[in-house]
Amino acid sequence: MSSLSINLYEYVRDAFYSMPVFSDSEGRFVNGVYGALFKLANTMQTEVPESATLIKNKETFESLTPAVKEQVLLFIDAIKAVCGEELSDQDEKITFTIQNKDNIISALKEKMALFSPTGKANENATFTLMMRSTSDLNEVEAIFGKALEYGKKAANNYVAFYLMTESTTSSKQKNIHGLALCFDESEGIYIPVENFITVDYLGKKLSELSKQVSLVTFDIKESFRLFTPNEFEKRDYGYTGEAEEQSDYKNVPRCFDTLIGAYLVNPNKNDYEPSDIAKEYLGLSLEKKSDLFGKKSLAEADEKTVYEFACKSAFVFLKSAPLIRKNLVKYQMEELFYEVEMPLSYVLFSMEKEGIIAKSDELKAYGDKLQVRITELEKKIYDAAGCEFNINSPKQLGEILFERLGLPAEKKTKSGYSTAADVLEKLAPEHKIVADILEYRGLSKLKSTYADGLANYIEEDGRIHTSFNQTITATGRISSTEPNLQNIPMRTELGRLIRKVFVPKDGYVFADADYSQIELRILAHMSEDQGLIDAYHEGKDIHGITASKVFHVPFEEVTPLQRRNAKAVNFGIVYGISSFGLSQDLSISVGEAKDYMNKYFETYPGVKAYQDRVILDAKQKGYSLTMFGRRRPIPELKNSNFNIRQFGERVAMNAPIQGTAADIMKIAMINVFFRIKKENLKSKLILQIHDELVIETAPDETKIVTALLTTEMENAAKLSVPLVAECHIGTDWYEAK
DNA sequence: ATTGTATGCAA
DNA sequence: TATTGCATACAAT
Repeated sequence: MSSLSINLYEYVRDAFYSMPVFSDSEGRFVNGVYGALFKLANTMQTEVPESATLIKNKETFESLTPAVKEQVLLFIDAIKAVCGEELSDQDEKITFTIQNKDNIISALKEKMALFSPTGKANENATFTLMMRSTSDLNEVEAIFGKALEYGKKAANNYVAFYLMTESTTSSKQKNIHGLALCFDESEGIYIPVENFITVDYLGKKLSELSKQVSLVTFDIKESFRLFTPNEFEKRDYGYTGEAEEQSDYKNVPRCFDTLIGAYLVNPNKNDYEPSDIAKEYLGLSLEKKSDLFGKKSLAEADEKTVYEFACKSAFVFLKSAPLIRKNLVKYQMEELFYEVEMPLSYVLFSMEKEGIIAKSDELKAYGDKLQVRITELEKKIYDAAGCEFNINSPKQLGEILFERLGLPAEKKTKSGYSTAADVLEKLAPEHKIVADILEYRGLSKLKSTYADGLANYIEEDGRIHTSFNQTITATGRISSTEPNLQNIPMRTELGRLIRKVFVPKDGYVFADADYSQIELRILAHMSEDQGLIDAYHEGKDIHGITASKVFHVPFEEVTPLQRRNAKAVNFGIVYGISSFGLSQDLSISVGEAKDYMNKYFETYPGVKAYQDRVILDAKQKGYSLTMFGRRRPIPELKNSNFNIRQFGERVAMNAPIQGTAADIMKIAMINVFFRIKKENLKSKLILQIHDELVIETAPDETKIVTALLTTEMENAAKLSVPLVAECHIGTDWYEAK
């Protein structure tokens, strides 16, 4: 008779400190649990005990850090799940008998997999799924019939599909190779596009299904090319905060995107590929599409490999959707998911499809104009340097400036001298070459990224179709790629001219509306600071009012410098200010910056209280929340590194504000889009730039669109301060903004 | 070819 | 040593 005796708390603690730190999707550290389970499984394998005792010492428990305490509890839960009825949990100890050692060890290993950083423990898990491919029309019809029968029985009887696509060499649009369906957990069916099975046919079948069935997929924005789901087809109303009958996702079939769901559950991750979802939610290892096919076209690839991959993917969506949804319910994010993110996905699809005209000849002319000056500057710079070199290379430039010309260096980067703009600006009085380099930099940025860069994205229809990504940012904002139309120059006149190449179609105009200081208004609302709220009700220039209050001067006597400083502090507050950061921004000393901040907090004490409150709250809960329930875990707050914890605090201050602004804009977009649809307007929503919306407006609709846009933006949320949007009309983006 | 670094554009 | 992003060029691998 051998018995295993373990000091429970030390056991987990030692495991925690004996290996690198890693955390799970919810930001909890789990290396302690993982290590403890690992040790236990190993011990059992070598020692063959017949029973085990885990001793609880209260004093030891109290001495643990919260993160380790949390892991102790997770560990106990895991052991309980493994041992079931053979375990007894008492005040001072946990005991269990070991009947079948092998069973327990394999159960421990399964638990370990849940906390594993690599998923390695899962490598033996396999798909138990029948998979086949068919292009027989009668059979395909029968399969869609069965899917319908199954799916319409209940709103949570999901039917999953996976669109097998591949990039084409010519256009941005992907080729559709086929569709995998999975609704019976034991079988997946792949339907390649061929003969009678056309893309249109598949779209029609999906469209029919969506009327009675909850469809599940991944990255649904791509699927909107094939079909418009029933819930958007005739929709003529905007966001509904309350579960009205028409928006009751609990009882009517709705599409579910596992990508968007997984993002909402944890927006901090970098990858949400099907393989990541398979691993995280199901403990299954699914190949990555790129690993499986690489550069091979699907036509060249092995047929079985293709349909098995597609079927497995659909299976993963089918099985993970209820788990993802359970998390959304747990976090009270179901409404955000169904009423904001899913409809938004459709809005974004429409915006991408519409695109925006960019005049390629004007872009070319603009680039040529820049090139003339760039060439001049190159000559001057080479002359001053005494040799030719690559000005775009920080390495070469650093050598020229700090070695050849002997300018005073601030060694700043990993690989050598910093030649960043703020460094060069300080150097400008030292040598005339510096100003030319700065000008060169500015111009070559405009030429390469904007003049030449944008021209490459103009498609056959003369328009640029950006991609709006809904699952990138940790705060809930949207991002734009290929090209990024959210960072078109604005601040300098020369850069701003680029906006003249963006024009509406013949006879149309742009209506461009942006929120006035939405983040600061949200801060006023969320902090409930009476001074800030009153300032906004006065309706005057907020930075001026702030300057007046902070510097104790009448509003009319605020100097431009005072206003500029107040504005910088206002911005800093939104970002989660540090005195160093503010001092950098204003080029003042840290002491002066601290002084400004103290004065600001005296003026708006509610803001300080709010910041302390959200930091404490995030530390306790481990995450931050927006007004609409968007969640961002902040594991940085528990990091042992001071700087990382400080970063966590700034994130805790910023995320609720930036995230709420994102929520409100998303609601506004849905409301604007479906109002346009309801009123049968020809005008189209085409761009979003965080706090700005652009509508390509039909000539006879200018008035109604302006009103609609402003109204919907201003009424997207009710705050304790007015939400103001300003709308401008123009015949190009330069003029409209 | 792919990846990391430095830089700079926007809200 | 201020929040969130993306594109570019260079240069190392």
